[in-house]
Amino acid sequence: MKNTPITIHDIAKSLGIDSSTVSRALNNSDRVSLKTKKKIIEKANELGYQRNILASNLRKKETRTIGVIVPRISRHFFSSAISGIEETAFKAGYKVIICQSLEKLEREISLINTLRENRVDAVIMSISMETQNYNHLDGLTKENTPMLIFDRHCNVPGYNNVLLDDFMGGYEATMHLIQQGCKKIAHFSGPKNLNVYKNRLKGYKVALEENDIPFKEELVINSRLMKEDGKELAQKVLQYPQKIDGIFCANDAAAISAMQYLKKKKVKIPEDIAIVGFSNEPISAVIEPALSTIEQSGSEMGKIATELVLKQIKNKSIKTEPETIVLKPSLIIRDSSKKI
Amino acid sequence: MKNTPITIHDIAKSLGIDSSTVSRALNNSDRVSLKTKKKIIEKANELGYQRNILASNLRKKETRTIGVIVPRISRHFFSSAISGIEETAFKAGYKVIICQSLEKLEREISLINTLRENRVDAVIMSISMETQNYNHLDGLTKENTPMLIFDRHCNVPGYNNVLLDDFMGGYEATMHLIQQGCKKIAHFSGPKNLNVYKNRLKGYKVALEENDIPFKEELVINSRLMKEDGKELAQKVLQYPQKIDGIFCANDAAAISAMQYLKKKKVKIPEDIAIVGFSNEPISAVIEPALSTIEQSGSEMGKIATELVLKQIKNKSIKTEPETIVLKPSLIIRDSSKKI
DNA sequence: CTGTTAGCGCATTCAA
DNA sequence: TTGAATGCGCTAACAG
Repeated sequence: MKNTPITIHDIAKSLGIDSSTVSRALNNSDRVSLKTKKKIIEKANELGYQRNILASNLRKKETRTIGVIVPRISRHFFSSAISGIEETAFKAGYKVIICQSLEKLEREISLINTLRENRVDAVIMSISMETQNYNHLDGLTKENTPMLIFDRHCNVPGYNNVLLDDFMGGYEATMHLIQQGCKKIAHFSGPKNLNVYKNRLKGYKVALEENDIPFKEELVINSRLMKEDGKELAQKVLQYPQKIDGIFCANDAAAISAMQYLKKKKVKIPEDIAIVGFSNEPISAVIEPALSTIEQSGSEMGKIATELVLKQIKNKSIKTEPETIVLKPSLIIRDSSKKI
Repeated sequence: MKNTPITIHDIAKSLGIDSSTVSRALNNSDRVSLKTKKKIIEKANELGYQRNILASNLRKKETRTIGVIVPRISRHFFSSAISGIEETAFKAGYKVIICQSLEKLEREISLINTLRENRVDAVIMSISMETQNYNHLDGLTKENTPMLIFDRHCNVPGYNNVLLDDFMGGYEATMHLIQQGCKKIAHFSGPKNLNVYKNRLKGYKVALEENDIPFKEELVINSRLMKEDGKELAQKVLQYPQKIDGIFCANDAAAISAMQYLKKKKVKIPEDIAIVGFSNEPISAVIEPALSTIEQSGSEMGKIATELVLKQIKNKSIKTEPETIVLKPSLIIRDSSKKI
């Protein structure tokens, strides 16, 4: 707001009418005669008038803005989600403020408050890895601001969610490998206490059972600390083909560090190991053709999340039950190069 | 703004003082006694007060917001740039509104106006492919809003720019290939009339000359229409190794469509062709390990752009000459697998 | 159909 | 150090 911009009063004055009429005309109200409306719009264009939406928002108590917080914008899954959010919001006449928590709880808290200050009409977020409790979201709840958490699970009920179906994903991933002819399928999993990984593991087990493949504990590699787990994982792979002909990769942190380890040793994950992963993880480091799958999956999730949130904005008067939408995950697949 | 939020008046009333004192206290003015300040802040926390920044902005005529427009958020280079912009802006106490033009001029115009309505303090943008003239930016200029264009060139002087050094990039890319032992280096270029491609070609030529490698017209493949050019390109590659042992890829549109063509024919670009590309193009579709290079390059560009823009916001009173910053491009390299 | 009046929530000038 | 008064630019209720 550097050069004092034109206001509705300027237009009104130069036309010898009242500013409220100008306001009505510019908002295309039908309580202004077509003639004056036309006159006003012409003058507005002539003067290069640009509505001050801050004042308008203040007055109307709505911002038509959705706040979005993701851990990291540059992660392809999230940038695709943002893309989907922005498109859907734009169509509905909403703007989007994008923030990244960089996986820090402290930043997340600060961002939530910024969004509150900005009176966003709704918040869509994927929580940071550091986030364990949800006290910082209380304010939004009190203010009755629609909020939705996507991709990452939160253990507290009461929020809207858009999530991937982990069990189904694990099941289908494993089934795919089995159908490819894999017999010794390793499973890279995450911290044992997290439901995400529990459910993926369940899917893996059920698929094996259904195909009479015995489940072997040692083929499941749980990881939390990236570096060490990656090494273990890499070593198992190096024993191939005695051990492993397929990998269901449900934890990229480990997979990536495994890759780094292998890279140092100048070994690529052999091309005749089939790999399947989830589309919301940065698995592209391991599997090359993952990018478009991730993009599609993220974009879809963003779109659905936004649609849900827009619905809630509309129903703001009506108390609605929190909703959870579970999507069938797209899988990222690298089939074995040798037909097994 | 669903449940009527607390205002400074509520705080004032419940403390039996005036709202202006509350305002001063909350803005940490030294014109309030420490005692009342403390009292006010306590009460504010107690009531869960959240400043209405819309009103504040309206009053102060500044938004501490930077508007960003990119063609497509999900493109890795741009999401990385956004990431860099957001981080730098956040540190300086600025918010960021992100928009995508989806390469459409019409959307770009609409977005520019939305940003103007929102009274952003500055705009950082990368223009859409459809954008040929810059009339839609006039409003910003008139309003004296700092604006910066990054990555994509615009032919009109007068704007701030952050760009890659195309000549240097072309030169270094080609030099790298030559040092790898390549003798027949193809160059995938773009529309002949665009300076970007002219300069990259110049770099290519100079590098060849310096190494006494004759320049051959037929190794330069200009492309505009994606599909057909991709096919031509692919066919040249398929004639390898009679023809080509290295590619300086300066136009991904063509490269990607070439890849699609080759994929249909179940051919990968042979591993013993070395490829070099620019970090601001979606070359990751062609070269696998490009992601981190692109991320770094984008993030750096975003950071530098934002720093420049922040500087300009500060100097708003002082008329400054438009600035152009030219960065040395990072290259994306896939060396030949057979040592030539 | 148009004008008058009031106020959204805050920051700031002027007085006290 | 504090209070009173004003207005940022816009919209909406009410009156005519």
